Amino acid sequence: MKKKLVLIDGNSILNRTFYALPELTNSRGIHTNAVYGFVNILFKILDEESPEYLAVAFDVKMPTFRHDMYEGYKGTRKPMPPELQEQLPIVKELLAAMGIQIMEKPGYEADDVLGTLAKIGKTKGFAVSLVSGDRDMLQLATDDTLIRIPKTKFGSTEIEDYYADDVVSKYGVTPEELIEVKALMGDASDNIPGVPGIGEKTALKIITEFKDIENAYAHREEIKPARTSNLLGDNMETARMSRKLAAIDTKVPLNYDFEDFKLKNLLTKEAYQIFKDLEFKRLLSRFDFKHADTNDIEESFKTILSMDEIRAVFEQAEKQPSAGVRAFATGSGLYGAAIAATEENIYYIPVTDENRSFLSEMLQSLFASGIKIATTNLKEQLKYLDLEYSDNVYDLGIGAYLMNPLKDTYHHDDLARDYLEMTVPASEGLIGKLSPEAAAVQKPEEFAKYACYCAYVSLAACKPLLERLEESGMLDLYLNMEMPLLYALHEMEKVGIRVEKKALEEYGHELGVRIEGLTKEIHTEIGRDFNINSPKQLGEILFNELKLPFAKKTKTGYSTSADILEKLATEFPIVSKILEYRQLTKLKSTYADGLAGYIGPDNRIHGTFNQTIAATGRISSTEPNLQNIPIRVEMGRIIRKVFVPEPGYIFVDADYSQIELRILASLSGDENLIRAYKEASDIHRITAAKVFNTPLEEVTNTQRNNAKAVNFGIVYGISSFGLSQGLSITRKEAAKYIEQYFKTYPKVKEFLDKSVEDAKKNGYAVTMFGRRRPVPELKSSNFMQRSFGERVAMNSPIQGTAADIIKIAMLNVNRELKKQGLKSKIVLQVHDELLVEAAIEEKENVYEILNREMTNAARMSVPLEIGIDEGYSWYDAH
DNA sequence: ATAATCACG
DNA sequence: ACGTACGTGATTATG
Repeated sequence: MKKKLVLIDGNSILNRTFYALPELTNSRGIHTNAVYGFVNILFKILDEESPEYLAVAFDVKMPTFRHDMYEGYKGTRKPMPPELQEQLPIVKELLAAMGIQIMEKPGYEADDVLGTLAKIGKTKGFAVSLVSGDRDMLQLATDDTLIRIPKTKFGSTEIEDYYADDVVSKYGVTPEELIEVKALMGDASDNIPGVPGIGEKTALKIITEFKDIENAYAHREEIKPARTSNLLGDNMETARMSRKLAAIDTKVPLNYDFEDFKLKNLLTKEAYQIFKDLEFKRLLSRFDFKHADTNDIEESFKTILSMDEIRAVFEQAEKQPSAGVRAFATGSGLYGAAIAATEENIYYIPVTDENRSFLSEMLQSLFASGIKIATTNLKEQLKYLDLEYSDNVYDLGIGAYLMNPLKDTYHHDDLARDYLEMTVPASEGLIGKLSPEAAAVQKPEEFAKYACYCAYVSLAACKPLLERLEESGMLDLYLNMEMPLLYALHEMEKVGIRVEKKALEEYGHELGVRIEGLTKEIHTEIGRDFNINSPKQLGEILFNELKLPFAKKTKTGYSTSADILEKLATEFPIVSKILEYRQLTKLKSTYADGLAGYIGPDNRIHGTFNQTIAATGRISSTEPNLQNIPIRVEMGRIIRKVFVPEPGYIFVDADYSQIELRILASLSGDENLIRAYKEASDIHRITAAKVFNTPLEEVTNTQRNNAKAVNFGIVYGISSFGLSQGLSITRKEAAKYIEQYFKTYPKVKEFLDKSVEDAKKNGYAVTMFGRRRPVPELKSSNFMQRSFGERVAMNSPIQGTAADIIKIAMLNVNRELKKQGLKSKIVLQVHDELLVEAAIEEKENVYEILNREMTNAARMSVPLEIGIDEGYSWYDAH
């Protein structure tokens, strides 16, 4: 059996995967797609061939990308984009870490080095395979030298294999003859001219018949048609030169010791570190030494059953000396509990009907005992564990969110990866997509393991996470804002909001009748039935059949979005009907029918408030989303009439007045904007007066609206294009408005510029309270992405600070409600609004508390003002 | 699963 | 020259 030698063409594989895979970056903004593709191919080959020897060749000099020469660059080979260039050293570093030999020979391209080595390897008795993305390599195929060409499509990698025979059957010529073919057809990407006018088809025909170009030249009279014959006759010198260029040099002077190609342990700690840095989550599981770790961990998992044992475990947990942190974890219901008393003693307790209440009592007393508890999904667990807020309890998911709010999930495996440099089985791998409830029954062992891993990770990751929060200056935010808020959100979810089910159903019915009418009218007018909900069908009809103007295309067809249809609505009544249809179906499906499904037996909707979703620090709302209930148009707004307080209660609703602009004034320190807020009640009007240089009393509604749009634009991270879109004016006019605005409020511009600059420097934007939001887009070489990053850098401190402030307000309002022993409760938070279900007799207290706590939530150089109202429905209270 | 659309701040 | 406003979530159609 011959020893296997695999030789890889580094540059060509990186090139292929770079263009084949979608853009991919790690959280630091480093592009990683080509590395990822390379590593996948490398592993695939290692898995398939298990070679003993392997080496990777790179070109020493590649054309470099320079902005100033980009346009004028005349070469036919594409310059390497910086997103790829930055990945090159990473791959080399990774290979070095894996102990894989890198070959670079100045003056020679990688394929020459590979060709030479393949030849030498063959004489030394190796079974050689050459891996490249470049089909030119096929000329090196022999009976026992395999050419492997990976194809990356849709994430999976297929490899095409060629021995000499395979080349013949695919192309009809031998590998050597491929050189002759290329001499004739040329190759633009390699700057090989070939014979002008002869392409692949003709070249293959000629070489199949005459074997090589010299022989073809000698018999050129036999070549038909005459045109081709003449082409060859006239360009033989170019063909000869092309042949030289096309042939891979297999005589490069090299003196590598093949023993250096011998593979050792690839999965080293160093390689692991690089993988982790690149955030190649899936690939980390390959590392054996980490598996060994998990085996060790699993040895400390024990299942206990009897009450006595349970009692003993809790006693052990409570008595641990200063080590401090215990952890417990369950799924989203008390189906099983895992407790890590120490890293070596992790207990799983299956929950039965007999021990359920006993167990929750033990857990509650453990939480209340004052020892430190680390866990995840605490808000979920509060649903079945009655816990008061305690500053000894840490939810690690919340902390990890603060460290990087851009992640999708903060599960135990994510925490292990990010704070323990460890790969542990994810819940999907253990219990699949089963709910915890189902898993506890159907896969009890896996569920136990899952729970134990959660407990282990919580215990082990707590300290490193707290340290990282401390280093980042976010510990205070974590301990005193986010952790207490978790309880506040849980309480809101638990309280829920009352909904008049009957009235909601009637509303839905009413909508249904009107939708039916509109559907008929629209279908009659068009002359046939079609699905008005299908943007595809609708677009076809409007812009292809009716030939309406303003057609704008999206990826898949015509855009039928409201802003386009609105331009047509006055001129074409059918469009206006379609818009109305859209509005009503939206209201019916999402709100009338949608909300009805969430009303519980207590006539209340208990939505979920998510604390770890929004990049800026805002809270989000799901199942249902109670933060996007219609208000802007009356037909939708009336849905708020079905949101009502309990008898004996009334809604008191308070919302901040232009909180984001006030934050902008305060953070920027712009005297004019600050003064404007101190003096005037109508900030948009005063801004209009200043920007348009008009006396305050003479400001027109249009001017005020324009100024308002500019104010909005500033908060969103202004751009003249965006503003022009929002105001339907030209970009030039928009730019003028912005310029005037910045002249009026010069420090606002300074502030926005500094926000971008700081975010570029630090890699993240930061709020008044130290909350961070990474902005990796700022590093992108893509204009669009980078611009996006700049807008994000301007917006995040503003939106994020507003989020911080209302969070503080919520905590303080809750604290006061509790302190005064009131029954009134916050039921909703809508970014700048708090809705309180107030006992009627407590109304005055609630007003006072909301007023005081909301306006005093932060020290600012402009006052925080609120609007406050009351009513027996949300409609009336806001 | 993804794109388009539209509801809110 | 590039081609967008910032942050969310639910529904529907469609590949």
